[in-house]
Amino acid sequence: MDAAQRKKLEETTRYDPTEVEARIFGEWMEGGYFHPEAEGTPEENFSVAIPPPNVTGALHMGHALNGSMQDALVRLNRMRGRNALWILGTDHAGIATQAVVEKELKKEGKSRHDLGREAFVERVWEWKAEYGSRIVEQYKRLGASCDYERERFTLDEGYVRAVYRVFKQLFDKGYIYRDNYMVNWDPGSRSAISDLEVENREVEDVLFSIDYPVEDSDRVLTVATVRPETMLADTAVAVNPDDERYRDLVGRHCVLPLVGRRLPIIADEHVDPEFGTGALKITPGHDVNDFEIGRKHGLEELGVIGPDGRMSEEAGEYAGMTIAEAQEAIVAALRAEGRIRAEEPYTHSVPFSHRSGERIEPLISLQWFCRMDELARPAIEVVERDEVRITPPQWKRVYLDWMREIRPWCISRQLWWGHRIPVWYCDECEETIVAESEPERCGACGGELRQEEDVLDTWFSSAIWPFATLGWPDDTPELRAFYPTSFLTTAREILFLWVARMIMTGLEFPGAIPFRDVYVHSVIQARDGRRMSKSLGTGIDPLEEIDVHGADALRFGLLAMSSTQDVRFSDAKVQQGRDLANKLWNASRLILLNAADAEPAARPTCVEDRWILSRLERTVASVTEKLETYDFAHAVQEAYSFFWRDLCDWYLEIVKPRLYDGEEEVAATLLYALERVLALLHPTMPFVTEEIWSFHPGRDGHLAVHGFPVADESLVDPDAEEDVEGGIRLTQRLRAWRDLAGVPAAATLPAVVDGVEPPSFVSRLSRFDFNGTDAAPVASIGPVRVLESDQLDADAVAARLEKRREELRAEVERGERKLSNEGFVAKAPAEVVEEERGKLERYRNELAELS
RNA sequence: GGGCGCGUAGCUCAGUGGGAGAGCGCUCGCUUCACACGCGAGAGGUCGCUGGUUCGAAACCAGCCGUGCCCACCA
Repeated sequence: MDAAQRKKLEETTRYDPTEVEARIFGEWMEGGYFHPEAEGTPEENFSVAIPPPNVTGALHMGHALNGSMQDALVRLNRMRGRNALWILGTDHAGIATQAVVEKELKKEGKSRHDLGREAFVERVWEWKAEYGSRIVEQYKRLGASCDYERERFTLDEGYVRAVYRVFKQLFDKGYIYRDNYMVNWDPGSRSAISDLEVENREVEDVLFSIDYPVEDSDRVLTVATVRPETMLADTAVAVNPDDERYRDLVGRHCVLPLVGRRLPIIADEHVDPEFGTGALKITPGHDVNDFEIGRKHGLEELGVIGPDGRMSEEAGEYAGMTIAEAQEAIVAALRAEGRIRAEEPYTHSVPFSHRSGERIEPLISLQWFCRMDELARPAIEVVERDEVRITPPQWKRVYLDWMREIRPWCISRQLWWGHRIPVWYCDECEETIVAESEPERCGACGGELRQEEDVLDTWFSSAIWPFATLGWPDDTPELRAFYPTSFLTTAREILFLWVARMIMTGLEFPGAIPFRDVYVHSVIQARDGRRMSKSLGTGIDPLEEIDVHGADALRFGLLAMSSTQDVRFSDAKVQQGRDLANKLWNASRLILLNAADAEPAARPTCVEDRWILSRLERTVASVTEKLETYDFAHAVQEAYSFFWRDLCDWYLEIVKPRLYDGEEEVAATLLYALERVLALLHPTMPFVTEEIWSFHPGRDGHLAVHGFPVADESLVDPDAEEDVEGGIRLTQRLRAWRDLAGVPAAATLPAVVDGVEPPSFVSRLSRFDFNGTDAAPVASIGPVRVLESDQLDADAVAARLEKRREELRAEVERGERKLSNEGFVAKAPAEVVEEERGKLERYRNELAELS
């Protein structure tokens, strides 16, 4: 340590993360520590793929939590000397990014159609070049040790090649097909979306009962619907085949009011006779159930709602109206004809687009689908056999349940930004060509080709993230060294959307699981228990937390509050992290400024040295084990408690005199302990530990690549622990006694020891002079007899004594009650009974002494 | 409709069969030469309710009440 460093340590009494973090991060980058060589095997190495954030995204609390966990494990393994790769990159996020740029255009009074596809896509690339690295920079603020040199993007050249290879192979296997089918149509983005991008919300609608007259009869069938506007596209009325009321009507026809179309009356089990009147209007073009019933019965599929979410030309006089307007107009017309039998409020769940927030219109359209059953089968098996381990275990079942019921995936999107589907059509001979790169001309007739307009679902490309980022389909060194990756942390909301699909594509393409462990972390909610969300305004900005408290504080706080169940964001935990960083800094100042000349080594010379070393090694073992099993909350809290309580509150206070005296052994031991504590905490609090390490005499490079401590069992010493912890308890009792007896804080009280001599620190830390006078004892605390002196207030002492007697009587009573229970003595394990007996005897003795 | 959680100190949460814990907050006392983002000492809980299993239950079982999330095509 040079003079400038010493001066800085002496003068800086408060740790300031802001200056430190930027500087330290630069040093790590300069050291190239985050960019491992692609050498060795995946078993020897350690690799993690970041859940790729959207290019449009800003770091939110979920990223910060996930990042804190991933970074902890990546850093731990890097310190262990493994090639540790944390793959970083961003997702092109089709709908979100297109929406951002469209919004920009709108401000200029333009739409994407004014620009045309090519110019628009060009414009999005420009946007990406300008703003796309924002989230990457924000990950750096967090201290994430990603490989920034290997940054990938789901639309970069090599990645597109991988996507096209996957598409082609799935097509060739017959999994990918094109079909006119009912999809979730999102009028907001004017695109189909997948089932997983739909969220159901409770909505209050009106349930209308409408009379449909039966042809050649004076009877009516009353159908119930919340969407009367879709009646224009009705092509049947269905009843349950077992419903006696309508059995005679099956095979006859109704007449659709307003329209006059003849609707066959059909029988289908799907109809619930209990609901409404038991008659169901069938609209195969605009309802998922009706669509299936329609296909089963070969019904005509009509559409009256267009892709813009308004009534289409087919709706005749209602064309162009919004759904709400059409509903109003149609209900009015029906009412005029006396067809409305009833209207009642009705609460039910309705699909909404997770992307645009708009109500989903089920529409029939020509889309690309991927059959999932064959892909799912091996992905189910690897999880069943725990080749991919899902933690906590209840999510394994959730995964399996979903996978066993998996349905075809609608993979086409009517967008411009994304992977344009690699299919070309020949207008001349109607040939369809699927290829990994654009063919020149039609292979059959030599005609001009036209590429499919649709792009792929964004998740189609994220599904291959773990291997596409490593260079697949080429056989790259990265792929050989780092695939399969070691583990994945994820929020449960993308377990199906992303995790399941990675497992399926991993097995199908590189032919191996993409990761061995999946850890499903909890969700951090807003302070009031609501979801953190931008639209609710409940988000808490991690960057603000970093600005105010430092990245280490946020990381510690998030890990400490994380758990297997959802938790509310806790400012107190972040503050605890900030306080810990400050405490680390100050305890280190004490040690470094007084011990800097020593050589770090465990050199115990007395029982308290053996005690702290024993505690240290136990903590190393325990914290390591907890990190390895993803128990981050307990890992950080245990490290905190050891450092603060054992090391600072007790050991440093105990050894101060020796340290100030310049004793070499204690200096060496302290440097040894400090080194191990810094290394132990580095994966979770990288900045402050790295900063302190730069002052440590044992430093031989950055802490980021320093060895991670391995617990030294030979230093574990239960006897020393018992002795010192006994001394600590005695100290606490003596202090409490003083406090309650009203003794001034600074006063030293005369006392003598009667019995086993306590560890030598007890006297100093409790401010009792054990070489007492010959005055009379006024109280007993363990082996300590407090002697009469001017500083004692007799009444307070008497009161204190009485209080202790009360406590003891209660204890004795409790013990006697327990031991007089025959069942307890007969059936409880012998050591439990023995322990009770021992306690009872001790309490009785102490009570006898005080009486 | 099915599934999974949760209900413990004023607040946020640990604790899965042998005497109720942490952080924050609160009270009292400390300008003790690392740190007031600190030090010391305290107060504060019939562990949602009711039954059951057990010598012993916050923990295990059943029911109830409250609360959250996921999945699901009943208009």
